[in-house]
Amino acid sequence: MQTFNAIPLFGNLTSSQLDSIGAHAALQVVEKGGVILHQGEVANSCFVIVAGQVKVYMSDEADPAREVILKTLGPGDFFGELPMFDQGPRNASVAAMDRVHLQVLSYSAFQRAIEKSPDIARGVMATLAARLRHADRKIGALALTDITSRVSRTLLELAIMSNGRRVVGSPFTQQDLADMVGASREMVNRTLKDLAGEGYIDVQRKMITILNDRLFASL
Amino acid sequence: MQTFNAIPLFGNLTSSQLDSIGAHAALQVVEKGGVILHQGEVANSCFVIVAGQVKVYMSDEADPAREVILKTLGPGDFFGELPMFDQGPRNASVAAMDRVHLQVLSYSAFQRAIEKSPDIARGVMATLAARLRHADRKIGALALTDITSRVSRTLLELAIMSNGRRVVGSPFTQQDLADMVGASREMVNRTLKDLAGEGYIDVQRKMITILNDRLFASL
DNA sequence: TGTAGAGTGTGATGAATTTCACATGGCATG
DNA sequence: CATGCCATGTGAAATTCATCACACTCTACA
Repeated sequence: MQTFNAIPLFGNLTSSQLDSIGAHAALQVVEKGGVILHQGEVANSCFVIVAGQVKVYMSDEADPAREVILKTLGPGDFFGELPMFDQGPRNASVAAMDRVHLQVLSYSAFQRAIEKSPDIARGVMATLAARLRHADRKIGALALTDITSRVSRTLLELAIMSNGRRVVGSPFTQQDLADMVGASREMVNRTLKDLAGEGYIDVQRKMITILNDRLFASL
Repeated sequence: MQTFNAIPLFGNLTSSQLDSIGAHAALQVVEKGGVILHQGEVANSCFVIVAGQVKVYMSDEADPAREVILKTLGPGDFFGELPMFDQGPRNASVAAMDRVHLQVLSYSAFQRAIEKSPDIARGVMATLAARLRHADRKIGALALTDITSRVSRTLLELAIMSNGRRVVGSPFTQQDLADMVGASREMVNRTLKDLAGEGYIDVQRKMITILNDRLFASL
């Protein structure tokens, strides 16, 4: 499965093209936990992540403590662009999961870049398409599969290589996992314990290691 | 809330532009229940709906009888385009909910149209953006809200005006509703009964009428 | 015109998951 | 080095929902 973080909006553009868009963009640093944009706002700019991780999430109107994480994004990724295309308000909120460095890009500059460069336009459409696929797969998983399967797939999505092992660690907590799979933290905890008991993963404090072949084989 | 069916891919294009794309496209008729395209296929064409309703759905690998309907689309709508942008296989299947008339459009022709016309490119991006919003809202609903809320919102989405009343009728069955909200048919049936008991809707055979103000007020 | 099938209505049962209520362990910060 | 706090672990009760097992009602069509 494709890791979502591996879908950069500008991934297939040359660095000079990138410069022509971002060169004059403002830089911004947001501390862990800081909210970068709010659901419902009217928007006129979007963001490129230089460093750090963010979560894109919606919260329950009734109980704002409850939230779903729609996706997490990292360096090279891009967010906040939807209102530029359809003039709607912001659909979700975005917050920093650790310290984040951002480039802020006005819609007008971005629009000009798209109109000037067919490559950029293609890249934008490819990113939107990939995100739509990802969202649809998530809907399918939520509606069709149980928590164990959702947790397993999410671990595979989030895992990065470290010392030759696939690991999911900081800044992702079990509560984050719960918000990603649409379940309670307690249930995620029990699921992780089960998966560990069957030898699929190894659970340490702030560090889950995937025992490669086994978890893959289970899906 | 915006009805998803009201997001035509070519909605903001002139009919002459439309002709320049679709003029040489093949026409196709699919009977109710017929599957138009299959999840997993490699693709080289997409479709514009001339008449009828289709459902875009994913099915459970384990039990193919279980399925989620990701969205339903009607006349003027457009589907099957994602593989053109990111070269992936088809993410979902599409089947006719009643007799459907389609225009078949090759990716090469569509690609040429996008590259020639900035208006078409803008329209495509706006559609992708709107669909991404819709998918994200669905994820939020699945993860955060109970069946009653999901059914209520889906009814409002599907409703069309008929004789001055908002109704949801053919070709949508209670099983379809269940597949849309990620619940069992029985549970949807009980939910509809509850909503009717509280005066929000009126349930008849093959026809649900929304008693406007009340259902809206409940959300 | 009768019969099969599709859509719908409903009770009983059990499984999956949430909620609540804690306990524990590390880590940062005074 | 004490003291919170945050992340994690875990049991028991409560709840929601799926599943199973039917009965019923239309409608198409043989």
